[in-house]
Amino acid sequence: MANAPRKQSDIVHDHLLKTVERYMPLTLADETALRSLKYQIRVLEPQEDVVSQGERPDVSVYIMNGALARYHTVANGDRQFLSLHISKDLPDVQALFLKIMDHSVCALIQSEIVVFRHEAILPLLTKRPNLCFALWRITLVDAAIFRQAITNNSARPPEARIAHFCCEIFVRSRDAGLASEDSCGFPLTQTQLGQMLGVSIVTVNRALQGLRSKRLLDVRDGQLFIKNWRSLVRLASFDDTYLHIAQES
Amino acid sequence: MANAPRKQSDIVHDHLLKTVERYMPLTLADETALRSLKYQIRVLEPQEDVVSQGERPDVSVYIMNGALARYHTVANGDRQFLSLHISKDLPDVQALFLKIMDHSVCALIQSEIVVFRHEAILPLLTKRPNLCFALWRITLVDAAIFRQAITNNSARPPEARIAHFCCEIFVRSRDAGLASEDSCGFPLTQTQLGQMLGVSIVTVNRALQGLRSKRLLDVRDGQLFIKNWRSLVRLASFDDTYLHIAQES
DNA sequence: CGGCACGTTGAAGTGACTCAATTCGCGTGG
DNA sequence: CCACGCGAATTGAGTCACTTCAACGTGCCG
Repeated sequence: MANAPRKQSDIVHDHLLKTVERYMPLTLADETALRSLKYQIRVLEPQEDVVSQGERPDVSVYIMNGALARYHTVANGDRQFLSLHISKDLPDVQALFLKIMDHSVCALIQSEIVVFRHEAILPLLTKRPNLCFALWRITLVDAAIFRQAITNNSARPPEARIAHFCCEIFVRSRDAGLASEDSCGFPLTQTQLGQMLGVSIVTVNRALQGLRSKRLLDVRDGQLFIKNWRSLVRLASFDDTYLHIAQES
Repeated sequence: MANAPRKQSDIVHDHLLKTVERYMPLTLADETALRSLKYQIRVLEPQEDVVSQGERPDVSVYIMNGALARYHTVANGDRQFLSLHISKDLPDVQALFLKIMDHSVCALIQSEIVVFRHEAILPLLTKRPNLCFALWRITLVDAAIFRQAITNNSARPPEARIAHFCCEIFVRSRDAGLASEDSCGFPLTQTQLGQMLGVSIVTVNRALQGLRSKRLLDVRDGQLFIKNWRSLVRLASFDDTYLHIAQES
């Protein structure tokens, strides 16, 4: 590879392309098309919404750096987090064909995102079916993750529930090239973890202590440390099939 | 309209078209393309799987008549139901781009389904972006329903949870033209309702009695009867936005 | 008539919740 | 430099809703 200087635009598109190709291989023509996409960069402060429940969505975002989460606001004003999105995720394709947001998306920590307008994306998809299929597939994998969340929050006791969630975050981080051998970022407070998994903060705290004392994992300073992957996976009955990660060949 | 006799094939396609157009308007060319789709009809007995976890999906199905459900099989062998699909639903587009099923789909009652092979669908979508978008949108609305299930199963007490689920089924049935003024089909036993909502059968039974005694709803003989929609909606904090049903104009 | 699936009921145990207080780390301002 | 406030994590205690276990009724079908 020549070390030619590249415009920032190229770098953003490089990252985006790599992400999309984690889901489906693209042709050169697809890549060229994707590279023509205009975008805007935004920096989000913690707690800042990207889009809010009730609004009409007109953009999709790519996370350069940081972490976003999707959430419902429930009757008493509390939040129910629905999914966590880390760097290199494209969380918001979900809303591409929806006229009104049924949930909000906010930043959990300071995040740098790339914003694409729907009206810029749609013509590309019309012309390039393969690109269309790739983005579609991203939303289908998201849906598989939603399904797993239903099962996790409905059928597993707190400790296994947290363990399962941590397994998912670790595997997804690794797939995105964001994890070390045995650790990855973990941008949730215990309170938020409770709002994600449908348990009280007290239960989260005690379950985490249980997992710590069993030497399965540790969470501190915004990092998740895996101590015993094998046992963790067993406790959580974690099976990464639902993440539909392409096999290395 | 002339009352000309029509082939069965036309009737199946008529229904399918109507369903797709509930999600997005189609052009005449799209309709023609969709009508060219070859299919097979299958009758499923209760409990019979259409596709099973671990298999490679190669078909999508349209429900002519009956009810299917998506489920995970969890560690102890129990089922966690993920979503319920009624007549006129196209539940299985979810798997169109997935190489392996992360869940199973079974019939809850005897059902008549139409089966389309993926290899027959994909060429159409390549040629007709608009049709592609329509099917994509179906999967996005499914995803919105999954999200709501996360919140429902994680953040609402049993009675409200059941109420919310019933509200959804009623509104979806009505949108599909399957409901009367105040009732619709309800193809779940109490046991299955528990497996759907993540509560024990005893709790389901007592919560249903509570809803009955408050004259909000009644469930019997596979039918759901709405007694007091207004109060039911309030108890469930039900807001149908997430179903993304097109507004009548 | 017997078997079976589904619904219903009672009773007991417990795990998760709420309430409440304490600790810790950190940044701010007196 | 220390007092203070704040968010987050931690701990203890009491309550109660949901679970499990178990029994029984009911309707349907072979």
